Amino acid sequence: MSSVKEVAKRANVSVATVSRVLNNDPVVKQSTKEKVLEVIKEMNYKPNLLAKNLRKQASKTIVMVLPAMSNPYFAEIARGAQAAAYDFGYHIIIGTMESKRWILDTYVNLLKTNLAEGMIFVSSSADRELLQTLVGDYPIVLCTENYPGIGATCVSIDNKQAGYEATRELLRRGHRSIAYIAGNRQSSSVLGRIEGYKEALIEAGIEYNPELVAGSKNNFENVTEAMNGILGKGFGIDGVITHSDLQASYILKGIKENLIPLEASIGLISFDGTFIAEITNPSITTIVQPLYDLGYTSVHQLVLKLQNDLAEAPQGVVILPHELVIRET
Amino acid sequence: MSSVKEVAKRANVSVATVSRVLNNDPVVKQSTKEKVLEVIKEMNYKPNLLAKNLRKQASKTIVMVLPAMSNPYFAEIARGAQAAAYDFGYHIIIGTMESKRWILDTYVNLLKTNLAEGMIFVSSSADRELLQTLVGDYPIVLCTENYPGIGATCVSIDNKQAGYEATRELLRRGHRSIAYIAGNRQSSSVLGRIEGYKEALIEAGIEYNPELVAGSKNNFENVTEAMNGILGKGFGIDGVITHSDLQASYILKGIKENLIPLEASIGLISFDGTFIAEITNPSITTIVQPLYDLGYTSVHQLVLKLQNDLAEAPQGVVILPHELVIRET
DNA sequence: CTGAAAGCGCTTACAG
DNA sequence: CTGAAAGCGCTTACAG
Repeated sequence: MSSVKEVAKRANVSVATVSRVLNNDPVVKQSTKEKVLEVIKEMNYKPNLLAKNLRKQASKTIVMVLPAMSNPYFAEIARGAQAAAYDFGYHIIIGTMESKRWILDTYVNLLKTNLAEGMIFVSSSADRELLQTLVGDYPIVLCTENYPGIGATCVSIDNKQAGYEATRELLRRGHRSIAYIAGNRQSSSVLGRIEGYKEALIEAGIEYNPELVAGSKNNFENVTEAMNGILGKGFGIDGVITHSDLQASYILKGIKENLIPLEASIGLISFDGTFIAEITNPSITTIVQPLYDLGYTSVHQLVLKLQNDLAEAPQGVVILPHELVIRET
Repeated sequence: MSSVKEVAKRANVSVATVSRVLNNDPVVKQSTKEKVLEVIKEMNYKPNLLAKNLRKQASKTIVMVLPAMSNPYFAEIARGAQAAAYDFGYHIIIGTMESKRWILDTYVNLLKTNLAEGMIFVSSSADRELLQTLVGDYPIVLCTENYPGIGATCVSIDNKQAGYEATRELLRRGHRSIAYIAGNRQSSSVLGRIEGYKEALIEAGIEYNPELVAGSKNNFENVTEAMNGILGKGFGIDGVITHSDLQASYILKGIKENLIPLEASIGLISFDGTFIAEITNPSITTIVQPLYDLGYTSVHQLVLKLQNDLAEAPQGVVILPHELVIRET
């Protein structure tokens, strides 16, 4: 491996000049610049970023933590984030937690050891306590899941409005007894969507019944039990809203395999709008989230924080538009 | 941020001693060690890895490049790779190409600028020319897709055997005219599987007909056209093998929407064994690849290269077992 | 068992 | 417009 030193020697200039050429400093004479660039090319020189990063005290690297990659929902957010990182000149490390807390610590350590400059937590990948210890010291952005009052920027859809629209659609079709398969109960997105669900019901003159709402992990681990738990109460369910496409796909699967006593013709609306809602049979009516944009915008917000003072960085919630897409359920 | 210097001062030792404690050098006296550790804790000191990396000329970082993350196939490989990176003490940067060549160059540059020590290419994320320029200079591992004779380790299943088994299964059921929806034509996995397909046919006394084989992108972009291209030739297709679960799911979708003139009861076997083959209706018979292990083993092989001399590092192909899982198609 | 010193490969005030 | 020199925060022979 060649170094600035060798390039300098070969080009008959100082290392300072080589560095200036490398960094496009307009102060260097055109002819000098050309000579140096020629040598750089000739030696196939690439700067050692390990050195550059130390000297500049910046890694130009950010981290995004996701609960898992198996759900296409997260994959699409990650895709947007990668595009943004590239556009803004940052490296991005995308990590998945796989439900293991120590993995999260690993990624947080990238921040503490100067390997990364900022961090994005997607969905409920971080808990409130962790965030609280981080927000003051490092640039943090939350993606899809807000922790109000914590002082971090959050990028998400308007969950309350989305929950309202999903419920309204089922009501419009004449469904009256609508079950709600939620995700993790405490999360702001779940809370927001249920609020919208409630509002639509009340608007339609239907009493909100908390017994029709059941939690389930965000993935598909116990959807069938959650659904059957509600059905067992005998409320004559004729519509279902789920927190994710994946959950909805497992409800359809459960119905097909006679594990869930419902008709395939049930009114079913899910959240997310991944390709999963397209490939099931029947295909699923879904609230499409702008997943790619959510990832992209999260990175953009983080970069803004990185480039401004932490103090005057943008805060609050950035809301992106969602859309109800009607398919076969 | 505190530094070794400040820790040293506060603990009344030299920076060398602090560094030794940090690196668990057994040579330091127990009492000294304890004192230093106490100060470290007290100051909440974390070493600056930017400095450590430069000094040690090693980033402890590897890169894995995938064609895309939207296919759960790749997500699962990435999951295994992350687990392995953690187990072996490396950071891993997982990048997706999204069909854009310049993204690939970005990741390769991590290698050239010392930010990463080795690289894993999954599927056909790199072409032969690029690999040839890299293999001599950097530790490289290929995952799922081999480039024979290039001198890199490859981790994959036995594609020929898998293609053979898939075909045998359809033949066993009495299907005689089996279409093959392949991926990118040149790739070693496609070639291997088709070889197995051929072999099974010949064994059953059926002539291999290249007209029954059609290419399609690895994802679902033009599955319907590929399938209809074959059907249009009038060979009375009664069985289909696809290169991926995703392709198979789009064939089912095409059948359902009357875009593909086939019965849903067609014999259909795909490759991969992602959850997609489970959530479709009907669920898909599939050759399950050990995706998590493929990712895990690829990282393991790379780490072996990193720890040994490049010269005496393991080479050749590491074969992992696959399994035919029979579902509804 | 410990410390002083050199050095990893860059960048950047400072001086000219 | 260019160069000499300091320094980013570590690690590691070397000497004692």
